[in-house]
Amino acid sequence: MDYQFKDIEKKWQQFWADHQTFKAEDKTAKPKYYVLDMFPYPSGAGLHVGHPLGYIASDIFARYKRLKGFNVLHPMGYDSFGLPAEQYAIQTGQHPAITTETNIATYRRQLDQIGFSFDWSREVRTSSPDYYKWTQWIFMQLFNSWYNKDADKAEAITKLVEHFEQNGSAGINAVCDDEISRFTSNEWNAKSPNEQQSELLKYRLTYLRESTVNWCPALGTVLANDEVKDGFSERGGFPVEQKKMMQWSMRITAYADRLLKGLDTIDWPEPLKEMQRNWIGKSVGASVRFTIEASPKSSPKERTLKNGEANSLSFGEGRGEAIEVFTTRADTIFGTTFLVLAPEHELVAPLTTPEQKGAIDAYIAQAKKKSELERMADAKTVSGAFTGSFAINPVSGEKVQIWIADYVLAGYGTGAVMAVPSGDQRDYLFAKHYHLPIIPIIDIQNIETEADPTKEGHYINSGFINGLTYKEATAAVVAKLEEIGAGKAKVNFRMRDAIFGRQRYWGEPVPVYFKDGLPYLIDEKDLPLVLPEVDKYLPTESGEPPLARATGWNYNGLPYEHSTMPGWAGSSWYWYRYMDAHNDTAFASEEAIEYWKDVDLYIGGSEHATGHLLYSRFWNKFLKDIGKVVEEEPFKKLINQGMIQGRSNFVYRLVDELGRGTNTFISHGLIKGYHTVPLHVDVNIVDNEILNLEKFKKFRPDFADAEFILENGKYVCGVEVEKMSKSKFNVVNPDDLIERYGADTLRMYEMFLGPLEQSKPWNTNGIEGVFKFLRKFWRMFHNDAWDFRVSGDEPTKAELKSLHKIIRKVEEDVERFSFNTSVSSFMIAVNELTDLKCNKRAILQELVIVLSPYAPHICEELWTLLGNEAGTLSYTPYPKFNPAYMVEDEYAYPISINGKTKMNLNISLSLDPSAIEAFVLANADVQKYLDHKAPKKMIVVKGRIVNIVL
RNA sequence: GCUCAGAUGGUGGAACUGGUAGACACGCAGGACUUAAAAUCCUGUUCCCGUAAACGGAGUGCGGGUUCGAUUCCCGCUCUGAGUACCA
Repeated sequence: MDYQFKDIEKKWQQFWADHQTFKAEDKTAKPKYYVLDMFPYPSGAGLHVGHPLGYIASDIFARYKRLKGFNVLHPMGYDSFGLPAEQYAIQTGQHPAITTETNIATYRRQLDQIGFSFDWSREVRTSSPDYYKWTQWIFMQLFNSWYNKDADKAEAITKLVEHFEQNGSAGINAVCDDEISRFTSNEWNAKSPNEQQSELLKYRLTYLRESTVNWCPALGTVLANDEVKDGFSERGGFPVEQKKMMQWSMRITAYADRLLKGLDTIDWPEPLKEMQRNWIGKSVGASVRFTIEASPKSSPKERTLKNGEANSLSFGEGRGEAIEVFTTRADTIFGTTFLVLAPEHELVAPLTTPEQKGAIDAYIAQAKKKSELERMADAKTVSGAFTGSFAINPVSGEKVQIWIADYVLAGYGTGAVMAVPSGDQRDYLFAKHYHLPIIPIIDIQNIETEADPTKEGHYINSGFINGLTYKEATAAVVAKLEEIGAGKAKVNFRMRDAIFGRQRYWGEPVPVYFKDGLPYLIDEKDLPLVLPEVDKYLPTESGEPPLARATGWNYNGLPYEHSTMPGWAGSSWYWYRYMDAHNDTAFASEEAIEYWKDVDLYIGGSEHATGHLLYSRFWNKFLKDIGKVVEEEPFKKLINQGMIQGRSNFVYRLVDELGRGTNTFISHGLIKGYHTVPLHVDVNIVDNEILNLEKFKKFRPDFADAEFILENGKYVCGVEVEKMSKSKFNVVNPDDLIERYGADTLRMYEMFLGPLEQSKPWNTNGIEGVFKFLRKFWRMFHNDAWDFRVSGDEPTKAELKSLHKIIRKVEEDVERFSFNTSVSSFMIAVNELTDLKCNKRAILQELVIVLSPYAPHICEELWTLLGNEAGTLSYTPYPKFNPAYMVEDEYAYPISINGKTKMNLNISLSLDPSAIEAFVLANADVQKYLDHKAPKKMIVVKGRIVNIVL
């Protein structure tokens, strides 16, 4: 039979499903290997050809590992809570669960036809109550925990309560809110339960607090920082504004240092680690308190610190008014010539003198009007206003002006900076613009035209640190600040606590009810707290989230939390559920976690760098702290597959004098000299940039009578690389390719396209080559009449060499995730063996095993035709490479003169360098090049090259 | 601006530790088979000089360097892509 890929693929997909071929064992003597893909959000559009790229790579790896004798866990599931299904529900009234169900069915059908070796018995869906029961359970554990800095781990809140009862707040070193109170054990015990609860909330790892959030009015919800791009929502592109709201937050900042340190222990792409490092944004410096000189007119109330300011000082207490700044260059403190506050800083109003009030109010009003985008675009223009007040430099005693300017961000550090114009370019420009003093503080500093942030040289104009070096000065200043109580060494993080509530319907309900305005967990036995039915998926008239619409939805008469969890909740632990997907007494059993431990290989896109991948590491560390999992890091090795971009084709429509489009289309090579407009044309009716004219006429009704100006009888289309999207007519659907070429061809072609990690535009042009390869491979097992025919003869040396070459090559390539090069090598092997007319079982049977991870269907079929027991190929041992077959006794040495290769000479590999040298020099052709001159030098590298230097 | 990644034929890409640059494929050109088409097979295909071949020259973004030898290592630059941004 000819290569009937449709029958073969259908047959084997059915076989694998029927026999649960890829079901992973939980108890086996084999070593475990966990290969994980980032599970998809099942969108209505289905898969395009870019989606399966990573899945194919991981599937090849998983299948390869099975051949190598590992017990492989290779699961798949759906991250099925999310905005699109809900938006669709708002528009149509269809329950998101139904939309989700339909989309999952589409995904499953598409995935199944690609022939993945997923263990579907472990499928998870984040929107299923059996699953989100455990997401809620983890939320409860976080609520019941606090972060003990002394132990550097999360501990039970009951332990904290015990401490309070016995010792009060003394001796507690926690990551907590800024405004905590100090109390003795007696004071604690005298507190009402409500007072105790509200105090504890300041310590819990998930907590409720009024905070400034990214509010997206169009979506009616808050968004996390990583869901906002340049002031617009990542999904939908709607404007986002800042708003104060009571919100659930996750105290991820408690783990900032561990998240940073852990990066050094995992095998992830360096750019990805770098992104996480930047996101965490650790800066080491000092916090410095500048006292305010003139007593302001109105006394500011007790200073409140910024959101997420986890461990700041509270110098203001009982010491008079002060402005606290954060600096990474405490050494430059003598160069401070003014202070700058963010316009939103709470001390701005009390500091503003009556004379300056007009200017300050005008500036604040103007700054408020600026959108995030304008403010960024405006980055180069200097603007600000003087408050009229002064502050005292704590080490120099110098009196400096206090200004406000929007180059200081309210959300970072303390929202105030000490301006050192000699060392900081922004301060420099500001000082120049407003004619403020600039004092050089380092002897080698050059501040003629710009600030010089050097750390070299010795200090001048700097009091007690004059003459010191950078290192000495920093230490001396920090020591002095601590001595006089005006500051201390401090580490600042850019990362904020993660907002954990969404005012949406289609997410996990938060397992919390309210009593006297305080949140309490529901009883664990009442989990899962199932999403209630609502009449509409919109906020209520009073602006409450959709869950407020649910009638009779309460906890023993007390109201539930109406926010739901954000999209990343369910994906922050899902890899553990696969280990034990049907457990209803734990998120996964201890034994399962002890056996599978962590993910050995995780493949997915780098777009999750600062979202999913960071939150997952955070939850994992927390689960480790409370003893529920065994590894500090969840994903040992991670590979980013590159993005598949779209490749759009264009036709060029001729435009008449009036600027109207005509019905004439000009081939790309001829458009110069004509007035044309480019139009996207469906890439599926273009083959190697040649437009199929008949299909084009049917593409759109108004093209039916299109006319063409052709080049060489063909219409050549233009090409551009863009995002793959329906509106650009550049979406290539895997279903169509599978229909034409089969899944094995698609799998191999996706790998053949280029290195996995590289982004590249999709181009179907080369797929024929892979298809031809598979047919050629099939033909090796058949005679001219398409009868299956293999010979039992002993293989020749050449045949064995080809085979063992590919055995070794695929091993090396798969281990370093270089799948594209193995596809080439398969082609070379099949070309060689075809040339040798090899149809020997001894060779072909091994070759089938080696190819099977890439093209599993055809290999299973041939394996069965070869007379092996059906369906067992997946667990057959990978052939053993035998170097003996690779041994050559001769090698064609390239002979180069001055590094330029001139010829090849066959020389026995047993000769040593001096013998080779003699042999080469004796050669007549070599002598011709030498032209009777003696070579200056000869380099002989055995088994590699001979170079003659003239 | 900063950080990271990258730049090789008409195209996708290969060359893993410095050792024959362009493997493998696409495309293109020519040919075989065929009434024809499809399928299949064969030959050629980096560029320049040259009638083809032989021979010769240039060549891995640009300019230098190290080396017997550089796509690979070092220095400087250009461009492309990604991330990030008044982060004090």
